[in-house]
Amino acid sequence: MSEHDAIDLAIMRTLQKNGRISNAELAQKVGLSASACSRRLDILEKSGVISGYHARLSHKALDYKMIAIVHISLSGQFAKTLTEFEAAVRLCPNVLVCYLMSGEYDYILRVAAKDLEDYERIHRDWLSALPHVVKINSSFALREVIDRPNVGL
Amino acid sequence: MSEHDAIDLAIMRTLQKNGRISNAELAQKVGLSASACSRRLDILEKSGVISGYHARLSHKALDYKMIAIVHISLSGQFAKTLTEFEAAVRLCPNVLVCYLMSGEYDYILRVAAKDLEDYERIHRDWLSALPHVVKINSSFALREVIDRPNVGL
DNA sequence: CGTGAAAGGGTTCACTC
DNA sequence: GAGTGAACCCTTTCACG
Repeated sequence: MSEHDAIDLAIMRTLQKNGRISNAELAQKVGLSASACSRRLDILEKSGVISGYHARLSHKALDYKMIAIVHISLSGQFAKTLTEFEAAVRLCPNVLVCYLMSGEYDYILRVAAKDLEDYERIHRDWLSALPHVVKINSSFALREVIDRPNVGL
Repeated sequence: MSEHDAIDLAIMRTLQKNGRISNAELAQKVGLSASACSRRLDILEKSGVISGYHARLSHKALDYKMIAIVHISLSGQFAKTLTEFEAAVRLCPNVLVCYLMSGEYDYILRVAAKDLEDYERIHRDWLSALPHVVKINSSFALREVIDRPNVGL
């Protein structure tokens, strides 16, 4: 929609790392006065480039120790089939990510679970119960190497 | 590490949705005085349950319109092989997520690219150049159905 | 875009229960 | 644990350079 100069990028980069920094400190970091910085930030937020701010919770601290990657195939790719599947998958709180994919599988999901027993419950009560599913394939993360909220600028 | 009561959960839930809310407003939402709320938040942050705050940037607004899911296999699973691969993959700014996996493939990556041409460049200059890689399999997201930063509380 | 100023809130103490 | 009050700091907005 618009062009971003070095200062806009610096604002985004800083807020990516620390979303709760005060405007005064942000202004100082990017070399702007507080009022100028506040104006730019307002533009970035209202134009949708910055779409929100979120606390990141530690999955481990909340006892979500397992991450599963789930590949799912549906019985056909009719619009109604996809819409019904997606409406249902949105209701499962353990599904962190869901993409409609090109290629062999139709959907790929990232699912958080507390432990294997918890995952079995999620698989049974949620994933297997999703409409139009014909194939589910789960694999498990042994270690998280990278998990960035955004692309590096 | 510790137990969280209903108020702690309300604080986390609120901050997940709006990471830049003021302490005063947060206190009002969860039914606490400002000072009590600030003290609880301090504990949640210092104990690592809340591990940070991040601005969420719109991939689309920044012209990152493609998301690829990349499965990668290495030549063996020796510790040194994994360490070298992981050190290299961390340097690529387009890699949003990287997990070491159980199962057929060794790693699964989520990669952001501006367009197909950009993805070809990333594939050539970064992914193919990663050490010990013997197999790369890319597929592309047609649509983002869910992308939550955290598990639903 | 920067400055400065003013008004209105927010944060952080020590203190109290 | 929680609430109160006061001092201090931050944010936002304005007119002006």
